[in-house]
Amino acid sequence: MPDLRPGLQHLYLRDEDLRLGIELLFYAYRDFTAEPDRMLEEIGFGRAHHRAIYFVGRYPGINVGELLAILRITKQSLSRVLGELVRKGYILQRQGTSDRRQRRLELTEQGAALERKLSENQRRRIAAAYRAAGPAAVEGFRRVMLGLIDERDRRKVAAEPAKAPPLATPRRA
Amino acid sequence: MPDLRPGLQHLYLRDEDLRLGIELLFYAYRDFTAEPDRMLEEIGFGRAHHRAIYFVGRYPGINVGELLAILRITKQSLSRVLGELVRKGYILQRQGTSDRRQRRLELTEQGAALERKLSENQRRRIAAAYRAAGPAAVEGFRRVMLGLIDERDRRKVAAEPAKAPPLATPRRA
DNA sequence: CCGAATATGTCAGTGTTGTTGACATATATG
DNA sequence: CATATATGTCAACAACACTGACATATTCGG
Repeated sequence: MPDLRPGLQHLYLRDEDLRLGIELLFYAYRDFTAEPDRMLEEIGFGRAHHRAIYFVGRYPGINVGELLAILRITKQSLSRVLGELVRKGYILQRQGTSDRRQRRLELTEQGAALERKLSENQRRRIAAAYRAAGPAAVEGFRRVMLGLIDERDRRKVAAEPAKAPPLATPRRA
Repeated sequence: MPDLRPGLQHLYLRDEDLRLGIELLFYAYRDFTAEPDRMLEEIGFGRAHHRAIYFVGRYPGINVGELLAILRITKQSLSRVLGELVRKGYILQRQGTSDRRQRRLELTEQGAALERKLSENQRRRIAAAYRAAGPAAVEGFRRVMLGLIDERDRRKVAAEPAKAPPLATPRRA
């Protein structure tokens, strides 16, 4: 059922255009994760460890609830992975200062090193794709990808890290 | 280690640009798969079933080896999922004509209906993102995404379905 | 201050999806 | 005919998700 809301832009979208979008996401994600997965396997970790390490590195001092909101998994799932990372010395937990129920997470030096190693591969792949496609394509890529993300997360993802206040918890009713 | 091959395009890539690329892929894939996953759960299937149904619908008559090459999983993993789909009447297997060792796969009417239902959600999401971003952005999106895919699969993904000879012997015109 | 809500953690059980390794059958091919 | 290929199957295992129940510490509102 083609969603042809006539008030909006009319961009003629063939079924093949949409199908290609689906497949691009499948193949790109498949290949984007393959190499880090292989590295992780060598040290007995999996993709879930990578995600946790990545986002703790991205938002130092993030608390557990915020990390759960990003990953969209249950606390029991995260707990297993996070516990392992803490026990093996990749992540530190410190009690929050303003709210002492919170555990603020950060990478140890070892954790930061692993994060760099894993992400380096992905950065290289992205850099190569960006260079091959050119700056205008990169801008288009961003616009489309943002449009694929749930509306409630778009702002957060698009925000520059400097501008992004580390996810401060606006506690509401 | 910034991959600054000086002979290529120089597109100034900040660390944030690459980081954003990583995150766009994570968030977009997370949200792109969430709704189909919920639907699949209701009928006792998972994402792996979706993938199999999708690609069998995409390449009617595809054989097992070709499907394995796309999914990049082991035959034992595929076998479990495929067997279930066959037993429950979503996929048909027919012996190949030119090579009778092969099992050519296709969707039953029930399988095609499920495929449409699952993909409709993803098509809608892609269509919305494409419309919001505009045609130029869509072209950029494609270029970057293709660049992220392993070189050996780029041609196949980019090929129009009409132009794409269904991977092997086009038994079905 | 007290009770409710919140942030986090843990135990136990379950399901999907991936893996490896070994082995079986049918068919194709040189 | 011997070997390679396409597929299937059995068994064991691991990663990572889930639900449900319960525990503890802390914050917050009335």
